[in-house]
Amino acid sequence: MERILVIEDDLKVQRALRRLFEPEGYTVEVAEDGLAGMQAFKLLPPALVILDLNLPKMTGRDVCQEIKKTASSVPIIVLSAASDVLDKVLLLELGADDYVTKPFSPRELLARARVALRRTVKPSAADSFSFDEVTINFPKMEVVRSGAEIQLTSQEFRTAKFLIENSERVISREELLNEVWGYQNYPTTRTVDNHILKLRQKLEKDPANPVHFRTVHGAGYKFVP
Amino acid sequence: MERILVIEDDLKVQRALRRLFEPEGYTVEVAEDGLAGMQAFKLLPPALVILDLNLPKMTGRDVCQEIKKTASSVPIIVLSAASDVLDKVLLLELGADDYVTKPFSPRELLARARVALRRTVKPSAADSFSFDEVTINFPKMEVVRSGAEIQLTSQEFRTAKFLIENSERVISREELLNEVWGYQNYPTTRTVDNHILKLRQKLEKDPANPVHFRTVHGAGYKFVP
DNA sequence: TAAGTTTTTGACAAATTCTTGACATCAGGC
DNA sequence: GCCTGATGTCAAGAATTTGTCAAAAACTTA
Repeated sequence: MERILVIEDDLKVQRALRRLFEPEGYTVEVAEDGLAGMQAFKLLPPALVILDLNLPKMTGRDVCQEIKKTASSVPIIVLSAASDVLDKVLLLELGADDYVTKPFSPRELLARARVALRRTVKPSAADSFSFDEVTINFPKMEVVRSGAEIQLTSQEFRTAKFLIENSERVISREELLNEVWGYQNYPTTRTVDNHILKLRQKLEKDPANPVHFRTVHGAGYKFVP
Repeated sequence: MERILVIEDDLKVQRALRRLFEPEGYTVEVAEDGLAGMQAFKLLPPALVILDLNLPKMTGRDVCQEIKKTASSVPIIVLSAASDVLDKVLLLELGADDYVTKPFSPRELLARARVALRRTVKPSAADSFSFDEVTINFPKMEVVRSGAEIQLTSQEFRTAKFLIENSERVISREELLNEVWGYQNYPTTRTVDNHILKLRQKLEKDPANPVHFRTVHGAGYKFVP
């Protein structure tokens, strides 16, 4: 079960967040001030941090910075009383992932939390991933199929990794280009097709009838374990 | 659908921004220079402006100031080359809401755009939706009916999604064409009928007597859960 | 620089989906 | 109840999307 750490001293808001997230299946932990928040975070990093800006003992800004130093991948959503432009820019620079001003709409916060959680990837749980006779080791960037090593190029590897990290979800070519290729060189969407083709040839039992790297006609591709 | 106005003369960046925002459901309009940008803005103010600082005909700084004079509520994100000497505070005083230096990470820009658009919050959507024996999973683009998977084409899927997101409300064929099909390709209203037909055949218990995908004679269709 | 590798592009065929128009049927106004 | 326009339904053709290959371009490495 995914844990959410709420760093917030206002009791009312604490309760509201509990009521919002617990029915959705999240475990909510609450810290009353910045110091306690950092301690709780270090003890066992949660999947998401919801952070109030005005805190006793340690300001939200410091907590944000500190957390991003420790484990940069954990997303942070900042709560603040007033929309202050300078704060917004600073916070995003400090590493906050999103920003919500109080009073917030519960549905909006929930939606933002989902987005933030979806962005974080979970290969931290396992260094490698297997399907059929194929085993992919992410840190080693190695792929073994039926005992023999298979060579993937770096782009193929990144493509496979992103699809696997987002298993089951339909990914458009555009999203793949954004996430795997990045901004500087922006090729055609056909490039994606070709990489999928290569992945199928190298990893699927029957490349002509792919089971794992599936096409969703008119939408994109999705990986099914 | 929310519209984003991009004022930017670099073709590469234009394409990148298009591919970044369009999959997220935004409509992207591009203006090549400052003057054209201001004209486009006045014609129909968008939900967000992404503004390059170095522009032909009218500098980004002037555009920024001008826009804020016209409609101060529309957020502006400024793009600037890394080499530019940039006084953040000055820029923010001119009315910009946020700034990003090139080359930017797509993810970061998207996150900042979301923050900027916060004021016009879209209703948050759940991952899945059920009625009768039918369950629709949106990110997976999967439909299961009585335990068996049902294949929807991408257009059918988008149509169903839009109707469900607007449950109970009567949607005209024109609105469906605008929202689901988009501006560029504009088929006959009969096309909508055909897609509704397919949805009924695939999702209704008795397609001849639809309970959920209802016709509102003379007005359009509406989804009833 | 040159050889080798990887990435990107474009062409074409194949697969799938979308659109259209014809005709049947239905709802609502008179 | 009849008439008119709106909707249901079907299937053929149009259009789009994807698979696949090979060559060009870009990048690496020696």
